[in-house]
Amino acid sequence: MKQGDISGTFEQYEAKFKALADRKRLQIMYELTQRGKVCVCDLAEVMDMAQSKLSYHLKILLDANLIQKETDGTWNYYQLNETQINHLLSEELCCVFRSSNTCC
Amino acid sequence: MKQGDISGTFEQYEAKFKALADRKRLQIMYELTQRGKVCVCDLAEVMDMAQSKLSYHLKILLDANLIQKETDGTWNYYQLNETQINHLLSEELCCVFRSSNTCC
DNA sequence: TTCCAATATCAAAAAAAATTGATGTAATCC
DNA sequence: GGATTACATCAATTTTTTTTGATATTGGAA
Repeated sequence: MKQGDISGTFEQYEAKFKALADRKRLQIMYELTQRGKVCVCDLAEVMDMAQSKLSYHLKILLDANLIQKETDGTWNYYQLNETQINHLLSEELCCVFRSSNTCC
Repeated sequence: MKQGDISGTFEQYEAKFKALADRKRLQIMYELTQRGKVCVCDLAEVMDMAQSKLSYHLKILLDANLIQKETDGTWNYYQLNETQINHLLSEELCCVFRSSNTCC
């Protein structure tokens, strides 16, 4: 990797790790792992979190490309972006954040 | 994994991802990857960073157990904690943060 | 000893991120 | 059409993190 490229790499990963650097967001990820595709209202209930707060955290994960959003009418469904997660995290960690894991 | 355990897991990873969630600290990790064992004064020069600031960031990485410290007289040497990093990050990412990588 | 170099730590200030409650928007139901 | 539901966004506040400059500590050199 060329020196000129590397600092852009740091910025890119900074955003992803920032998104992961919060226990609430990690729990959101975990719930998505367990439940697959979930709408915001269900997630708000599971997380016991105010709706605007949840939206805020979901946006951070979405902007980091760690989760994906799908709209159906009034409902917004979120799910993991497994490809990104697998590229970022170890297989061990994917035991926590990957539903179709083979490592444990 | 039992439900009772999982929230402690989130807190534990939160600390590690927080430590990685900063481009300066990612660059420190990268320099350690490239250089192996480095003393603070060399690192301060490479990073072009004030000494107290560097110490602050090194402490965060150290507390997260992502790097290790070794004292020799007045000098403190830091190096990656490769085991931890390999347990945390994907092999692809270890191309950036692991010197003895086999994946690229 | 005394001085200096290497590093950590501290307190204050600045910057960034999170929380809260309110408001906006769009789709659905009656 | 009007009410309602699901969700995003905004502005103000609070909390957390980072930066900065100063001071403290420790070990080696003169």
